[in-house]
Amino acid sequence: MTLRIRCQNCSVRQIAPCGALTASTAHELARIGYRRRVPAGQVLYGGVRPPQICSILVEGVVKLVNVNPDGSQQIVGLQFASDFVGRPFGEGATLMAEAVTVLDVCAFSGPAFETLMLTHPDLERTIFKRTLNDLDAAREWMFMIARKTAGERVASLLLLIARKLAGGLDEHAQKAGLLEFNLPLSRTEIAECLGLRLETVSRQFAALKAAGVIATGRRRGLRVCDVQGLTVRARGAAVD
Amino acid sequence: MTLRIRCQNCSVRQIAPCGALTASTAHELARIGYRRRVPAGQVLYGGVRPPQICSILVEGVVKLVNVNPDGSQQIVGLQFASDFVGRPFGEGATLMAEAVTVLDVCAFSGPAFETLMLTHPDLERTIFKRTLNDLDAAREWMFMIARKTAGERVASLLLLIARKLAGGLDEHAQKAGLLEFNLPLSRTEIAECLGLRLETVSRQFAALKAAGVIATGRRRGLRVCDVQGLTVRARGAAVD
DNA sequence: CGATGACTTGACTGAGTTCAAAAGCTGTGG
DNA sequence: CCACAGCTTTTGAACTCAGTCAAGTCATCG
Repeated sequence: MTLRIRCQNCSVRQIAPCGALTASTAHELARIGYRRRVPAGQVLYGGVRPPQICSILVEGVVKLVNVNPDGSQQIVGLQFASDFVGRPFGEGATLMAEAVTVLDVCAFSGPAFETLMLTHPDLERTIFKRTLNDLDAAREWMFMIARKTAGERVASLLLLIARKLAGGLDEHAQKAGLLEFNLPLSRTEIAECLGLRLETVSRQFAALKAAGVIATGRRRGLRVCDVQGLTVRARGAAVD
Repeated sequence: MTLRIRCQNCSVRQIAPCGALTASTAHELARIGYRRRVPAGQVLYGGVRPPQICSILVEGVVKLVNVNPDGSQQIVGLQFASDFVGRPFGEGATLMAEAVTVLDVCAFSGPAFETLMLTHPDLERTIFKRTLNDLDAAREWMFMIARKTAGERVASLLLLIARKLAGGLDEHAQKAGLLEFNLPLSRTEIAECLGLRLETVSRQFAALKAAGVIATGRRRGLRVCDVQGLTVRARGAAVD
């Protein structure tokens, strides 16, 4: 189930937090964690589970969810391969992190991770910077939800997922057909991301298909046929 | 214009970041900054101004704004007395921080502040924790914008501002009439916070007044007459 | 006093929700 | 292989909340 962390041939080492550490810190970090496979739907942290867990995502997608008293959910963030998933010092945290797909993670106990940060400033600095970027991303996202139309929101989310899953939208990736991938999220989850209803999301997908911007396939398969078109639709309204 | 920082009788020392520092770090910090008065409307950081500034807010309200190519704005965060305002390591930051009211701040040059964090881990840790809290707050806010009705949003924002300005909603504060204060934000700014139009905000104010929950006065004066009622309206829909 | 800007109010419109039903998938078991 | 159950997704029609446009009122200040 759990294995020792072996960094030598890790697929995300260069871009994950570990890549920014000194060799000795990286070694210490590898010593206190384990490589695990996590089934889809499992809660990584939050909810009623007190012992906090910090993870570095090697493969898969995680959603950060705000669950309400009335049962409705709001997805307030998505994490992809190489992202750090956790809430250090998270006594009063109200969020929940849940695996959307099967995951590969390097998992660390929260307290152990926090202790290591105390003695290894480069680790703390790295996670700190990631947190600042997450904060920027959250605010960017917030703006999107507040001000864009349903169509713009769906296009924006597809673009974001495509960028993360297909490794950037450069010319080569496009030509190599990398813009064909399986959507990790259900319609309901997409709606929960965007502050919409699933019917609305479905209608927007239909519109994008009708416009020839995307095509859908089996098992949530998605092909972005017209990146330019999707980008324009994500940006929204009148951009002269 | 600028004065040396004198912490002895600082009104926010206990709750501001400085209160969590060792005496020596606090002293170092005081040495590299200046106490300033900032007029309403001035931009603290962001926009075209390259030399980043970090501040600790002693008095006043700051808004974090996302400005769009098309000119529309979205307020993605508010900062109050004792909050830290700044974006360390903020090369690509797209945000702007602007004084909503007249401010009293302790201001530090970004680079100097970053350097001090390198040599004083307690400072870095403190700001790190604040950032984590800001991230939680941003996500909470995001949820609010995504899922609540106009009425619920306005009530939520009023409650948030009342809590910050009137120092918590405890029984004593209520009885002492502390729930009477001047709204720092214009209708337009409130709308920009909530992803609404100013007309909608105005109508919601009218509804709250009609229900006897709030009363408005001169110069953006606001009295919360029924905290309970406001709380219920902020929570939203059917909570059995 | 009139002028400027902030706020309020009204009538109409439309994007997105809601409710309802139908159509597609996926997997199981005969 | 088909039939079925349990899903997710699509589509339709009616409704509603907030946006839009347009006056009108209220403050503040020279």
